[in-house]
Amino acid sequence: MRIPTILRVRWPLRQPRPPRPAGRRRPTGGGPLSSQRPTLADVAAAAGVSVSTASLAFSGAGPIAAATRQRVLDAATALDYAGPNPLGRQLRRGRSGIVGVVVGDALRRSFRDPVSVQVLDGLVGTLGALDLGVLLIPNSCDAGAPAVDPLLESAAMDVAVLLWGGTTDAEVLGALRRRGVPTVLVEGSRTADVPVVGIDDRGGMARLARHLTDLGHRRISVVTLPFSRERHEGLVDEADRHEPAWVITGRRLAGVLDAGVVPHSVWETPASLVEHGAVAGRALLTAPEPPTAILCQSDLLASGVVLAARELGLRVPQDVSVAGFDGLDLPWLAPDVLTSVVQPLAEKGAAAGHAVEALLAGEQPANVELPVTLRIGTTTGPAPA
Amino acid sequence: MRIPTILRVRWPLRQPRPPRPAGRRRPTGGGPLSSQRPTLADVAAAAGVSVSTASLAFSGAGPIAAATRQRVLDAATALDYAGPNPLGRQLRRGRSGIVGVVVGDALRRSFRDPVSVQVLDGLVGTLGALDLGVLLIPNSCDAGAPAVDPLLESAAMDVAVLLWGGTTDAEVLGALRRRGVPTVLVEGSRTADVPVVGIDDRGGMARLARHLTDLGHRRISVVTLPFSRERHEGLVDEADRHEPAWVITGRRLAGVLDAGVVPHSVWETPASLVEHGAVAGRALLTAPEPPTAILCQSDLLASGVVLAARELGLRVPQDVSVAGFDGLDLPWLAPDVLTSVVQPLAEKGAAAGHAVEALLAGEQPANVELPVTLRIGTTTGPAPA
DNA sequence: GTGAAAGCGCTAACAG
DNA sequence: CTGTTAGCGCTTTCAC
Repeated sequence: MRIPTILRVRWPLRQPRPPRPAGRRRPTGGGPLSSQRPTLADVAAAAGVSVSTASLAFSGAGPIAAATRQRVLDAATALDYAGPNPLGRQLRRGRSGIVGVVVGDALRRSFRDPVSVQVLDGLVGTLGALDLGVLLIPNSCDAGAPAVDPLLESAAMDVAVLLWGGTTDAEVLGALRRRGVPTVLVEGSRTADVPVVGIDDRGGMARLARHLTDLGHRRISVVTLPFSRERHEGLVDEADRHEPAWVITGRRLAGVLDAGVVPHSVWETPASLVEHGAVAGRALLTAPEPPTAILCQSDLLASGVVLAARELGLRVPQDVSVAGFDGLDLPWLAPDVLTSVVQPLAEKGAAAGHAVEALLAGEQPANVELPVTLRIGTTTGPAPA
Repeated sequence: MRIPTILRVRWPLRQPRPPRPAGRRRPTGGGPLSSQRPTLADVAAAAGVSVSTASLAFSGAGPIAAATRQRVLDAATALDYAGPNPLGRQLRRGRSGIVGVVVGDALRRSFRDPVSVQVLDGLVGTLGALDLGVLLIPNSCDAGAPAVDPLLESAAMDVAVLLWGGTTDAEVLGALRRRGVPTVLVEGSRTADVPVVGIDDRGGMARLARHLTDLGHRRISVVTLPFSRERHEGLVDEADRHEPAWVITGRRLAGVLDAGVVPHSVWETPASLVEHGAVAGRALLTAPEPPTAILCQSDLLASGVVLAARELGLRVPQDVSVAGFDGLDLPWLAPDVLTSVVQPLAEKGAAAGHAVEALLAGEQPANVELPVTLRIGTTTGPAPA
């Protein structure tokens, strides 16, 4: 008999049952009389089969007569059994089906950046097809952040993906290794002994820089992503330009140098956000000897610079050229299209997903470096005479 | 003796051990000789205490002598034991420590919207403090979407939070109820018998509409969020304006009517994105008899309308007033500030988090309706003569 | 094709 | 304060 929903506990939390009356389970026959949810054993009993057979009926992983299977499924419906308890399954299988995704910054900041979002989207899509769930693990990269997140230490996960690693890799990777959780790094240091998925930052930036020198620019300033957890905002002294703690920042800066460009000035931002780009733009363009071109390490920063330029009454690209990195669609810049290095964001997430798959299969995935392409938009032009 | 890392399997996946040689565990003493990770029993044995004592040493949930505790911890370090296996703990406790967050749309689309991101941020912050992790469950709201996500059916979670429910609530809520997973709805229909966290959409929109009529506007058009999973883009016939499947759309539309405003025209967008707002703006402002004010159901849509107006050479607010809803910071509109209804996004997430907490404590949380405030910016002004 | 048995790794009574 | 005991709910050999 089906017990009317209204009579059952509204939201029965799955809690350990109180010790059973007398060693044995409740007498067979008769549905769940307590507010407890039924188990596979209950269903098996109701269907008159063994637990192992009932298990097969749900997993389909083994030979079972269609009729038996149906009998089990019917019993399940009658008992309001919604399928095997994932906790039992997970313990038995030794796998949680969970991939921990460490987002390298406060969510609020990370997800304001379409770059992270698109990568995450590609990742979730790939993992979803493998029946893997994504557990969000925030990991503040700010200075004075409170060590690693507790989730990292104790949440169930089969694999971890570290997004935008760079400055805090050491602690996070250490915790994961200690736990024996295989890890994929997205855009981290390639020297770590974990598989890394990344793009050709350096080559892309070099091509972009060359594009500007080809246009005759000689006074080129660079607006960078954060150098370190300190997240300074402002000009970077020549002495401090080497070896930013954040890997991407370093690689994209190196690309500029590869093209033979010695930056007119370098401006560090605390985060890849439009407003920080605007601040940078205002500062650089109102300096005594302003640059004729500004090379930004992200599109969001670049669009801030473009807005600042417009605000100052400067024409882009006639008075100043601006270029970014990422290849985002920036509707609010319309009708302008930002000159940028386009990186395949969703593919990056998908590649990370495939690395996860390989790790789960016990393989050691190779590092991946995805290619980037140069997109010449309307925001760069010949250097003003 | 500590076994050098290099000699151990690089990334030992936690897999069910092969059946032990002879009923008993491997002989006590001597570290883990196989590539298997040590268990609490191993640590207990090494420390010369019982498993339960060892458990206490880690959980701290019970009386234990400091010396014993230290001995256990030392043994753990020696064995490279990183703490209790979450899978075992979860099964035993009957709790996973996981909150499933169903994002009511493709991630890519959802997270391009700062609104979702800020709510999620508030939620994650609150749940993190409770030692709960967030499992992302994508739930495409598009027409012809592939039923409910498998994760919803079978992932381990103690509670679920449904973000932006509205059109697909029925299936999702049904699946969750069947599984006995308590659920919190953010911005869903208040008729569901689950706790709902929301804002005063309707009242806020009414105030905004009144602000416009006070300024003398009589031809007011409305740009709306999607009406249904079909996600049309274009004008909505008068006959079709009632009862959108999406609850928020309906409530915000009702607010306009509450203020006594009969929309000059209503334009439906497929998603809350700048580009859709721009499309709407172009269409409405180039129509034969354009509105003097455009009321948008989100700030992203409103900013698209502002951009379209500027593009058409119209001055905002002299030629046309534009208002939004959400109260976002939109740096690219600077120096303009959008007139908008400000909703407390992070608080909304936090409120959802508290509802989760209550549910886990076995309580039935009350519905929450957070207040909104009107922000008069620079994008609305007197109706043109 | 089906059933019996053996745990996965852990925690929480309860007894000492 | 510590040890004993009894499972949480499930999957997976292995016999039959």
